[in-house]
Amino acid sequence: MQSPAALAALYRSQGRKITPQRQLLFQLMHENDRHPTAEALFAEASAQMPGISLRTVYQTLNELAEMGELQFIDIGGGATRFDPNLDDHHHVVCTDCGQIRDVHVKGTSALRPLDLEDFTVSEVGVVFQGVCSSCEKSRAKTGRSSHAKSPALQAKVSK
Amino acid sequence: MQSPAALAALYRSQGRKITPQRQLLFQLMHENDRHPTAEALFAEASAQMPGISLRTVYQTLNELAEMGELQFIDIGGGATRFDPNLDDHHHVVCTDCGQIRDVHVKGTSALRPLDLEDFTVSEVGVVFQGVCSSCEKSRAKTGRSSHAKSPALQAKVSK
DNA sequence: TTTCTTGTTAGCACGAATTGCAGATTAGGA
DNA sequence: TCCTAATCTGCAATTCGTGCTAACAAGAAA
Repeated sequence: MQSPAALAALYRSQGRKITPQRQLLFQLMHENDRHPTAEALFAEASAQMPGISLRTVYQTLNELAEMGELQFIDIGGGATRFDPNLDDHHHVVCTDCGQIRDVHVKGTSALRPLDLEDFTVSEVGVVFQGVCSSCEKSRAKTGRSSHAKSPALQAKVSK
Repeated sequence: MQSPAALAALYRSQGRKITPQRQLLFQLMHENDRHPTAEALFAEASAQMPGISLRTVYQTLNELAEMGELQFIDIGGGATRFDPNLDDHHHVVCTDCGQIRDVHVKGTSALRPLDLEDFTVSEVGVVFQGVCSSCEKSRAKTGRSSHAKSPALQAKVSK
C-alpha cells in the first residue's frame, strides 16, 4: 500500500477525515510484511495508543481493502490476515508455525486450467505449503511436528 | 474419497462403527463436487434424516479429513468447505456468486518461487478467481456485479 | 438371542472472529 | 469559533466451529 502521507491525501480527496487512529494504522501497516491479523494489529496499535478500539482497526482495514490498498488473505487457521503488499506476488505458508511469507513466483503465466469453459479468469493465486527452517530444526529435535498451534490449523493447512 | 462401501470397510478396520448417520454422510459426500459447507451438508442430511445433528456432521467431516478422505478448502467467505476429490486438482472461484469449481491445471510443476531459501515446499495450491458465465450474464443486464452475496465475500475474494 | 463394552450421537454451552448499532466525539470547512 | 458530517468506542449480536456429557446403539462375545 502507499505511504501514510499518500494515503492521507487519498483519504482527503475522498472526503474522508484524517484521524490519529487512522494515521497510526497507516504507519503500522505500511511496508508491514508480517501479514498480521486484525487482533495482532490491534495489539501493536494499543501499545502506542491505549484505548484505540478493535472495532476501529477492523473498520480501517476494511476501508483500505475497499480502496484497493491492501488485500485480505485467507489461508485457513481462523483469522483473516492483511497484506499491504500490492506487488504481483504469492504466499508461502509454514504448516507448523503458521507463518506466512511473500514470494515472487516465476511461471504463473504458463499455468493453464484444463476444460475451463464458461469462466473468465481475472486473478491467479498460488500458495506454497511446507515447513520453514526454524520449524524444521525443532522437528528434528522432538522427532515430530512440534509447533503445531492448533488442530484446526494442522488439518486446514494440510492436503 | 472412496465409495461408501469402501469407507465402511475402512472404518471397521479401524475399530470405528458404522452408524446410519455416517452412512448417509458418506453417500452425500461421495462424488459431491459442490464443495459444500458443513451447514449445507447438514441441510441435505436433515432432509433425509430429520434429527441428525450438525455436531455429527462436523465430527464426521473431521474424521474423514483426518483419514485423508477429503480436504478442507478455505478460500475466504466465512465457512470452510469440504472437497472429497482426491485428484491432484485446483480450484476456480466465482467472485460474484462464490461458487467453487474443480480444475486440473497444467504447468504447476514449472512454478518457481524466487528467493525462497530456508523453506521446504511440500504442496502447491492454485486458485483462479473470476466470473462464471451465469454471473457474467446477470452482470450484463444490471450493468454491474449483481449476485454479490455479501460485502465480506466481495472484499475477501477480490484482490 | 441376550449381554456388555465402547464408540457415537444429540444438544447445548462456549469461544473466536467479525459486524451492527447508537451515542459521544472530533476533524475540518465555513 | 461554529457546525455538521464523519468517525470512534463499547457492547450486543451473529456466524462458524468445538468441548462436554448423558443417553444411545453398534457389534463382539457368551
